[in-house]
Amino acid sequence: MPIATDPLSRIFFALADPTRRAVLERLAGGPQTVGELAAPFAVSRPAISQHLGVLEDAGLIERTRQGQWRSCALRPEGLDDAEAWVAEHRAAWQSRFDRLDEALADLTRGHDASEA
Amino acid sequence: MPIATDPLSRIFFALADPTRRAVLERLAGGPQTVGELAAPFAVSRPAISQHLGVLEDAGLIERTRQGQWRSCALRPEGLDDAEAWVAEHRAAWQSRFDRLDEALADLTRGHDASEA
DNA sequence: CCCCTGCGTAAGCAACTGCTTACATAGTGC
DNA sequence: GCACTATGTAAGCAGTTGCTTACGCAGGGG
Repeated sequence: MPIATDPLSRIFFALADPTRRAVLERLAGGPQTVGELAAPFAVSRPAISQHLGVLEDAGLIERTRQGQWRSCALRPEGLDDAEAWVAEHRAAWQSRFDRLDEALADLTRGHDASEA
Repeated sequence: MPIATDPLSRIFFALADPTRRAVLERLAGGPQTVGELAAPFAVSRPAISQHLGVLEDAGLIERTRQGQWRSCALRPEGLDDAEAWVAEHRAAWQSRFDRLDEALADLTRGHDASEA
């Protein structure tokens, strides 16, 4: 991905990494500091910090100073665009296939299914 | 992304590109050949072929031989995992703010096993 | 048979990712 | 002020992406 300028691309790109999704799932339990967040992962803190940068850039989380620590919290509406795109297209694809099924049913009623 | 072995990562990665999403949206109108698919894009046909490879690897499309041409068609269930993940987490994130009040109330009352 | 079309694939290249280790910066407490 | 903690940032490296051009292979038609 040559630097995604498109918000939707940034969101999907942020989600296309198991570590980043795991971070989001941990954050679903409540805000955490970067250190708490990084602890269970096998990678270094700077690596997590960079992942958080990607997630923040995608609008999926927010980082706010809290004294010496930095609290990371989910931004639920950050997922709205992604859900809208996926839901819309999945529904469209499926309805198309429903129509296709009907068309095929019509065709098979007219044609005979005598293939091998 | 160091070669995503995780299906969900492959799906999100495939969606994290405007060209690939545009291909999917074109395919929503019905199956097309690779040449038809590549025509409206500014990139070369091999580039589209590679994008199709990514989409196929993610399980989002299917390519089938049809004589001299290759028909590309959507695989609607390919989007199921992505929609499930996004919908589940978006709902969880949002309901979290609602449940937070109840959880706090429960805690202050003491743990009450009043769930079904 | 030969040639043309449609498409995938290999090679090569610039750009990006993701990780690491250093270092810089901000806040806390003595 | 000084040290310590928590975190972001820079530099460097291996691996991947995405594009290109060139080529290979299958199918259709003379």
